[in-house]
Amino acid sequence: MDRRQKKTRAAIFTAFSSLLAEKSYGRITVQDIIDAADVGRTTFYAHFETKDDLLRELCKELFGHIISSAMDCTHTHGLYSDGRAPESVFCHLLQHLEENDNNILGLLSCESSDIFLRYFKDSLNELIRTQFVGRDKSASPAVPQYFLVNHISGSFVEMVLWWIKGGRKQTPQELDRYFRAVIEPVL
Amino acid sequence: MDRRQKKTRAAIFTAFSSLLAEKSYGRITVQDIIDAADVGRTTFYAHFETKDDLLRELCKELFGHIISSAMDCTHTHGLYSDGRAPESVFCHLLQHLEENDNNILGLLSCESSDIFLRYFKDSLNELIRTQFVGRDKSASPAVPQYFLVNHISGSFVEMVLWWIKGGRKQTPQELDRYFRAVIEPVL
DNA sequence: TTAATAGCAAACATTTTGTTCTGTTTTATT
DNA sequence: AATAAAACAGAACAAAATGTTTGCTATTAA
Repeated sequence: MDRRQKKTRAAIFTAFSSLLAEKSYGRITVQDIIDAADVGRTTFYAHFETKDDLLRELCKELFGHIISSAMDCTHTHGLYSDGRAPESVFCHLLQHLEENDNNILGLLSCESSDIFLRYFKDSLNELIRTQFVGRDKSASPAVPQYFLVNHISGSFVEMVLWWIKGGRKQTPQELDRYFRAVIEPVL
Repeated sequence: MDRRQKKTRAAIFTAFSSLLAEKSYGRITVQDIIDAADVGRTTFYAHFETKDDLLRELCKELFGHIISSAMDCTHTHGLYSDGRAPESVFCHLLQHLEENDNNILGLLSCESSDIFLRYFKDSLNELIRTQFVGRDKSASPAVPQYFLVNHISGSFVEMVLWWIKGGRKQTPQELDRYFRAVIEPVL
């Protein structure tokens, strides 16, 4: 890919993210985006079919990073802390969020956060499902495993949303403690 | 309010709900709505300021019903089954959903379900918070109560979404069992 | 260096929005 | 039953947004 293409693509992503901080997704027009990114109209449509397409691509990029990083984490530490490792994957994820490399927090706290939350949960769901296969087979026979997987990923994203909307008063470690307090008894 | 007003308002709601089953919220135009509802353009704008306004009003109406019904339920039964009452509020809510009086299930399973899910969670959150005040003060000192409230409402809506997307294979009673299995240990 | 590619700007047809107008139908009241 | 008030329909409208096309320039990779 051309250097310019990457640069333009990045410029559009950045402009789009900034706009999401001030307006809802629905109120952002393509004109807003190309003005903010300072690219031509033709260029925008050369990169993305529609505004929705741009949204999808942005999500792919952002959550792709954070989840694959968490994947690596589970390979070395396991899904949960095992006594040796000090923190769970969830703490890792929260810390990653707090660092906010790519303004994920901005997207999750904007007016249209729902959209991103779904993408986030989908990614997370896959992470948890793959890590769960073959684990804890005997535990919690009252609840099917596929229910549990959704419960965990669902609770997590809802917690993150709650955290952000509340102004991020808790540290990732604190949140991790809470989360494990409500999840581990079930496992 | 005029008889006609109610009728027209209902017609618009119905048309809007039907449209949501086939198109995403973003792709539905006001023209679509007034065609489907068979009302004039002027009439639509006399009832609702914008399409977003229509959405808000619809949510208010739908979730208002289901939550106030649940409120009554908690007055007689308590938030959870207490041994005498056979089912929790959550089961009551699920049964209410399954009956699907006002096509809430349709809205929660449509392409734009996120929007409705947020409204649903907000309503639910209030229900749980009001019922929680002064209860279980000694329980779970590891986790603040305001965290718990969000955890419960969040888990619930995520479960409902999972239930619907999976084709509603479980009965409300079954789901209620699962849900209590993952929530009650924490209380 | 040069051919290919990426970009810009302007113009465009089309769609959607929200408003305004005129005239008709329905409702509530007497 | 007559009447005034309201709610409605339909059409026409300006303004805004979308997505495409055209002609031209700048950059890159070879």
